[in-house]
Amino acid sequence: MPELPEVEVTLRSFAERIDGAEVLSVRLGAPLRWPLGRAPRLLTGCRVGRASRRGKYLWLPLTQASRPAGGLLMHLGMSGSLAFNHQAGAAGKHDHFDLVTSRGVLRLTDPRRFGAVLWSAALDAAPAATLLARLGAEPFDPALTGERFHAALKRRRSPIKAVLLAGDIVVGAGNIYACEALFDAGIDPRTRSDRLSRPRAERLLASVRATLSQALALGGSTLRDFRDAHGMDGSYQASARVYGRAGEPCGRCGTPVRRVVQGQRSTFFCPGCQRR
DNA sequence: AATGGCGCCTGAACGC
DNA sequence: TGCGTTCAGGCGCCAT
Repeated sequence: MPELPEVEVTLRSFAERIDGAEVLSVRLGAPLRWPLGRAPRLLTGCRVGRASRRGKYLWLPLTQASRPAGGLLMHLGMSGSLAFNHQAGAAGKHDHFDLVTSRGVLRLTDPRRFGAVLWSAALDAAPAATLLARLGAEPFDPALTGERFHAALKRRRSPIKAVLLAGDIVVGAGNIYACEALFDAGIDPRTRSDRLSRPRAERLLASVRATLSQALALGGSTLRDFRDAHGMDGSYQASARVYGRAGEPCGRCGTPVRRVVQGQRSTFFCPGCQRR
């Protein structure tokens, strides 16, 4: 489910309300991608700080008696979502983690269980640091210039779509937004990364940014069940130009949208508008 | 160092 | 209705 906009929408929907809450208890359901790595009882009595996002990971810092007490690194995987409510009803079969606090219950629901919640002593200590180390630049980081983006693309021979998805140059664009950004930039997803000219690389970076901001403004995409922590749907999916539209005429040129498979993932593009 | 493929897991949609 | 197949928003890990 969640690409950067969905994760950011989720973050914004609960960060302020949970800030300063006291952890009362933790409930674990079925195992997620990794074990929590900390006895749940050691989290009770901790205070939650200001949540943040890095790539598609969320970080929930904790303090114990005003001293840093590590934090929780969370990932929503393919099908995860977070809800923050005053009362969390009885846990369903896909509710795998409850952080019960003085301000409400933060609940991770994830049918496929590719998501994760793990404790780390700090954001810059293992295991959090190890996972975050491989991430590329934040898409809106001004330090990511067109020049740097182009230079990084030059070092890769894989198709540009795969390079965007890998997230080690720029994070945040998953399967939907990588397809949409490439459409916006007029670039064929099969183009070798190192073959993109500087102007086209700059255009692509602008398109990644525009696509992610538009999705953010629309509350993300709700394909199956994405909701923010208030239970709100996103609406971006209705404005997708190519994703999930194989066979439909392109809204710009009328050519039927094509679906190809790259790295075991579906790629959607318009053969008329997108060039190698 | 970069690359492509695998596997983790469940549920929905589809074809027969 | 039942059954098998395919597909799904991610990503760490492995061998090459």
